[in-house]
Amino acid sequence: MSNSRADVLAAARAILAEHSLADLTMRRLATDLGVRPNALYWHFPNKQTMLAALADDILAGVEPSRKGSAPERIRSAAVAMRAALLDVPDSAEIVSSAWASGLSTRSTLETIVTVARDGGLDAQTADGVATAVCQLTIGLTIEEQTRTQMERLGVTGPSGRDFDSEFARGLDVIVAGARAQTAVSTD
Amino acid sequence: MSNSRADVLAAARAILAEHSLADLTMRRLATDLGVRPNALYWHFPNKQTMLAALADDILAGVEPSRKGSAPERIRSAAVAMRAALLDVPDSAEIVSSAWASGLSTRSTLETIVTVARDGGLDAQTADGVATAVCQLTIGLTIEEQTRTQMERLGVTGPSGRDFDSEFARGLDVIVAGARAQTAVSTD
DNA sequence: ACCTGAACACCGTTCAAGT
DNA sequence: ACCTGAACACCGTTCAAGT
Repeated sequence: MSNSRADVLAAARAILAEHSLADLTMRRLATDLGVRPNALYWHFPNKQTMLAALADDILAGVEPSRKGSAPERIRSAAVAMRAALLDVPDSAEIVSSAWASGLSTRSTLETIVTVARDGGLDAQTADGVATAVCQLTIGLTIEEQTRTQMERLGVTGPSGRDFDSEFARGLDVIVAGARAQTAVSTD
Repeated sequence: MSNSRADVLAAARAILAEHSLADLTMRRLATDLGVRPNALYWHFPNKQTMLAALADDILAGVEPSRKGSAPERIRSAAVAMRAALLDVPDSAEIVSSAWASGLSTRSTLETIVTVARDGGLDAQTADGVATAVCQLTIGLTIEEQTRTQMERLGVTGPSGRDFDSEFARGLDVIVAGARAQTAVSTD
């Protein structure tokens, strides 16, 4: 009969899947779980902390690939991060806030740092690659998911933008930069 | 006695400067302007539109530099964008939402596309550079400004992060990528 | 051109108490 | 370990009307 912390996160995902971030209120979440709003505060001290836990949950499956060259592994981590975000509507915005609040991990960032270092990049360049990749992915996916929701609600027509290729082009530049720095350091 | 649209935006900036985005409510804005909350709806159809206008206002001064090599001009546009954001507390988050909503221009993005093309990059690479630069700048500045506010409110101690160098490292990778693509196309 | 009065339908969060 | 009752102090927005 009683709800666990995981139940709360699952109900939050369901609200995002069927509605939107605007509908993800503590009151609505409580109603869907069959409890009063204040019951949620037994699980989380506040909404911000709940959203940070959700952000970690959403990106939990993003792991480094074991095969391919260093640039290919950086690229595949970025693609995996983007896929994880696209899987849950409005999740990019949630991740952005969570990373900013300091209440979530930034484990995907660390994953990419590790991949880049293992590929032979020096520490500073590896940090730069991971930062650029994560911000590109989160930021562009916020734009895409927001458009998707606006179209779903009929408040706007199609944007005419091709987010997949915008992402691919941005990623190409970052990977080219990583490759250039690798070339420099192995010279 | 009566307020213009520009007065509303100026009052919004003042709230950000003295308080935070959380305090930037339509009700507080109205109080500061000496009117009732609903008076603001004469100037803007809703809060989202007001924030989009504010976002454009904040980035209005970011213009391409006329001197230096192509990589230097890309770098200086990125630095100018970051400076404009850092000048207004919590503005990066506002710009992120505004770009996503489609209610603001994305003129800074276009500025960087132009700078990159004029530097000899092909259209696709120029788009990739501009996208990567803008998302890096907005995303990292969201994190920095959020930390600044949390420290200001005493809810957190110092993060120990050096956002200036995180930004510099990310930007270095993107500029190296731009340079690499230039080299390829002029070969 | 710009503002008010009055209202609607919401929010997140707290506190003491219950099982 | 998990939830309720009751309340506090807010939000954005609408509509008709006023000057």
